[in-house]
Amino acid sequence: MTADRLSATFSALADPTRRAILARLSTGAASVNEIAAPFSMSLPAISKHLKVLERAQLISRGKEAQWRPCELKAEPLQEAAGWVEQYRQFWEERLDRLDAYLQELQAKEKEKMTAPKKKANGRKKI
Amino acid sequence: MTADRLSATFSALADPTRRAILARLSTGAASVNEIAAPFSMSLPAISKHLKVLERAQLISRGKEAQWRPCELKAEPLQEAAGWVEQYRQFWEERLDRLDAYLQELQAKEKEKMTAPKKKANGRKKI
DNA sequence: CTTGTATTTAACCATATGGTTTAATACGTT
DNA sequence: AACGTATTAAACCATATGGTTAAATACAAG
Repeated sequence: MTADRLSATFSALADPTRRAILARLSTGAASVNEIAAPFSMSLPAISKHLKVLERAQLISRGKEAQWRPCELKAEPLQEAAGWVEQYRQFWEERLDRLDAYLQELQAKEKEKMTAPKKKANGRKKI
Repeated sequence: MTADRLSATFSALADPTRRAILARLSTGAASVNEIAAPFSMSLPAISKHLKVLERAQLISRGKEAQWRPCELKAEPLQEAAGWVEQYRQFWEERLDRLDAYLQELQAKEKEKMTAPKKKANGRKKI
């Protein structure tokens, strides 16, 4: 499946082991063994996680003798940040609208008390 | 598995259908049928996606007659934004360090030419 | 109380994910 | 050539994911 790049990015970030690997790499490039050291997990498991991160273009890999040093590549993270930012903005806006709505509600409190019954499809768009 | 909340958030965001649902909900609350309309997918499938979003606390659900209106809840997104932001900062920093490193490299160009052989474990921390 | 609408549950299926262990590969060193 | 180290590949397993269809549930209205 793995539709688009954004999906691949979020999917890669959904695993705590992989996020920890990225954190490690943010302090500098490292070999697979170095990366694997803190985890109580087999080397092949880490190797698979690295492959996921590489396919999501969150890391790039070099070739130095028998080592395949990994390096953080933050471009997809910026893309993800952009996506999320869009909703952060929405959220701020929404809080403003909620505030306005609550004030409107408070103003119409008395009128509401006299209404006989509430219609079922009257969902408020806050 | 679904370790922590951050994992749940990223995992929920990893699906394009779910991201589209969030986009729809950012324009206002909606019923399941309304949400499902644009997708060529069965209602139960949408229902499952909504459950995932709800468990990730990205939406909340009401109960109005036979409708279960969904509403966007952006808190986890802010958490995710925070996590990603950390790496955006790293990335800017890293670009600065790379810049500095390249200048240093350029300065030592001649000296490097006289070095006899490169040691294998001499990975630079850029 | 029956019908219609909205939604979820159940059962099922195919594929993906995350882990394991046991080879295989690649390379530097002796 | 043989050995040790670094890493990946293969085969396997359990569980998760994303979808389906058919049935169950919840509620409003006739």
